[in-house]
Amino acid sequence: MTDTEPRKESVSCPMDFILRMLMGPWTTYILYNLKTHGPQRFGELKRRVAGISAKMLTERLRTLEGAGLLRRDYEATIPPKVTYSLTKRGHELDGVLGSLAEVGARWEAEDAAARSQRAAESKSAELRAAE
Amino acid sequence: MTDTEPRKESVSCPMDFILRMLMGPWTTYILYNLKTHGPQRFGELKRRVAGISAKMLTERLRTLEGAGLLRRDYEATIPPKVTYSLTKRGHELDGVLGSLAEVGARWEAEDAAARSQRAAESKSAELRAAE
DNA sequence: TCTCATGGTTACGAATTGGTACCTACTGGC
DNA sequence: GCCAGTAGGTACCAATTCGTAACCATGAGA
Repeated sequence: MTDTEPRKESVSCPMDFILRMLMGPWTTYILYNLKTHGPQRFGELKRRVAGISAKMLTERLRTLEGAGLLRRDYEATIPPKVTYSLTKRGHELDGVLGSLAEVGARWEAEDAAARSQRAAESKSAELRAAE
Repeated sequence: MTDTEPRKESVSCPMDFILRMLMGPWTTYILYNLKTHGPQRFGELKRRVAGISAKMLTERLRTLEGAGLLRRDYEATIPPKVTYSLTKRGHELDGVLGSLAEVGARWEAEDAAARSQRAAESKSAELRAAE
């Protein structure tokens, strides 16, 4: 951890780097917002990703910027205006995140169906027991 | 945080749940190994995911099992034999993880190319400076 | 003059995380 | 008898993480 994380590089897993970034607590919300609402300023983003602290947002944005997923445009006006937007690389994730979201949504739907199924079964079991 | 994390559910992001799982420190290695080497026993997996502690492996496996991504087959022989294998749901991630790995590999290659490019440039700059 | 907003940074502190060491119960090999 | 290996569970401890609060400079509006 002291230098550039030599720990796990021996294990061959190319998607690890990329997951290690998406992993961050708020990362997906930030990318999602930038994707759906377009380029945004710091405060705008902070308001939209409800609950995030300025510190975390800054840190996440810096990380994502460092990874080349988004661009930071600083205008030294008074008050300063900082706009964040997805880079080409950031948009390359759209497809992957999209299919990830699709799988997630499918599972959610399946789980909901299974739950209501079980609920119906326990209901009918109650009815049978009540007879 | 007190109950079942009501904090972030208001933000619509269906892929968050799924990322929250892949997120775990060793998760991708485990899935990767199960995918490429097929069903494996605990010790086998532990040996292959070099560096993981038994505690973490157990915890990750339980989480993944709970999420329905893998199956735990326990045979109460002496010594006990526990085999882990990907479920149908686990295999549904193959595609997504595959394209994620692809993007990751592409970026890695691009970065490497950019690095050698820069190295060559600084080399030629040194040569020019040495003249 | 006081306050708000902009886009952060810094210090502190509590909570979570993950590793290490030790424990289970059982058998086979030396 | 002792150790190894099977598949973990548990307690403890250090490190990391993340939120909160305070602070910066600046101008606009009340």
